[in-house]
Amino acid sequence: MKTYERIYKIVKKIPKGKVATYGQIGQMLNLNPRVVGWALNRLAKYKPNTKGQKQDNIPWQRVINSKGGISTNKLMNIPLGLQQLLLEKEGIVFNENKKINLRKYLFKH
DNA sequence: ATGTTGACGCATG
DNA sequence: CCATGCGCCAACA
Repeated sequence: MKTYERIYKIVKKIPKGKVATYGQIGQMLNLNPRVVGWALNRLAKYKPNTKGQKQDNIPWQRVINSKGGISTNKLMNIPLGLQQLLLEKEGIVFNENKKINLRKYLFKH
């Protein structure tokens, strides 16, 4: 099983209304956080997907950085503000600095 | 086989 | 608070 598949598997377990950080997921799988970011980036980049593996229904928006902020806003792939919008639709509240309260929303496994 | 690329995180100034 | 710097490592080309 590819590493990115193991990452997707964990991401799918994050409940609606909760989030996980790249570092947190990395810790669960004993991977560098960058690899987690790489795997999610892969979703947007290789959308049609190599090998017909199922990579739909992956709630990528529920993964944020360790400061409680959004890391996708400078990417060409993803529309500006999309991730925050998706999270807000799940009931997550952002403060005036575009950060969320990790104490409140962090997914504990 | 080899070089490059990040949706990171932490330390430091 | 902001800005760099760099270690990290799977996948890709």
